[in-house]
Amino acid sequence: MTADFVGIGELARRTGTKVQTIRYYEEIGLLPPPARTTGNQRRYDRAAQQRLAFIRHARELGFSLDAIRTLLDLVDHPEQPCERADAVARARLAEVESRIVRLLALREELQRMVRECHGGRVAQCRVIEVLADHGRCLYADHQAPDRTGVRRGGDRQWASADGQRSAS
Amino acid sequence: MTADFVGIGELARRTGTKVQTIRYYEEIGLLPPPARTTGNQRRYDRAAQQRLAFIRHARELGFSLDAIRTLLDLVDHPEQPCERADAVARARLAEVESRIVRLLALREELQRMVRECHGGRVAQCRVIEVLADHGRCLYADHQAPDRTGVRRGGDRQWASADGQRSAS
DNA sequence: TTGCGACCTACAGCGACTGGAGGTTCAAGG
DNA sequence: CCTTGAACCTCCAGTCGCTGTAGGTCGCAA
Repeated sequence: MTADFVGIGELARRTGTKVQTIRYYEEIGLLPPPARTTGNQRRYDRAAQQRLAFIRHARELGFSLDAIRTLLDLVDHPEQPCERADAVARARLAEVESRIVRLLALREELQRMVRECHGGRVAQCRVIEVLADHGRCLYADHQAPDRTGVRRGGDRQWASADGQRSAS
Repeated sequence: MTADFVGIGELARRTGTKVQTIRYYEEIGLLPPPARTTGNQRRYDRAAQQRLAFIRHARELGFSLDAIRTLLDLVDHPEQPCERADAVARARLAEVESRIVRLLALREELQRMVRECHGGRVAQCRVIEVLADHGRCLYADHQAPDRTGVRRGGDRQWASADGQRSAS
């Protein structure tokens, strides 16, 4: 039987959150300030545990803390219509879909880079050439706004003058 | 005919970078310090323009600045074998592939949320229920390490006590 | 009572920028 | 030649979502 009032460490273990993260959520108002022992240590009840589980789950699904704040407001006022929760989820879905499209194109590009590198010198390395030249890129999502003055040859004469820059 | 020595603003426009970002890249040593006018303003040559284009392209493909630093070192020393560039690209590819897998699962989850929200009250909203309960989640990547003491019903009694928390 | 791990607050730092304040320079028009 | 205003300069603070550290306190078992 697990106790219902637990310390922050136990809560962290149960929800897979770091202790500092829990305190951080409290600080920014996502978690209400919990009860304290006489020695000023936090004690969390089951409601807090479930609220934190909600937050972690939403975070893992990629919701921003701001979106989660909106969602938690809705949780706290369950008589409203759920359009806002729906809107938050839909926005997130759109975001995820566009990321998937971008990542698929990116994967193509990287696969091509790796496929074409035949283990020679850097001077012939396609990885670097592809990165150097927008024109060879399959990934259409990031066209340079103005390509004027940018040659599309395989030259890499634009490395820094001495070839020895090691600003660290 | 575009001039070959341009100010930072023109460079920004040509590469789709913000002016501050260019200065930041210089500060952290990704771009070498450019020539200056007598009045201390930066003037960039074509090499700098191409180097910045390389950086931006790599960033858009999701490389970290650290990975880009490695790549630029290779660009500056083209006599080495290209194994390191290849390794950077391969690592990135693996990363992208795992992100795609995660995002596809996540999309499923969000689509299900949205599909099941029938525009009622928040009290019946599936978006919130799914977020509240790990057990209903298809997205296997984030199993809670310990579900003891977490009921799996549709109850949402764990909202904060007063229902009025508006810490902002 | 002692010991030690869990806890407390406060603050600094990460990556990769972005924005603003407050001052200087450049280039075009009059 | 002088004025104007956009572009530039440096320095610094803030963003997001944490994470880590320092230096001190508490809880609990032996």
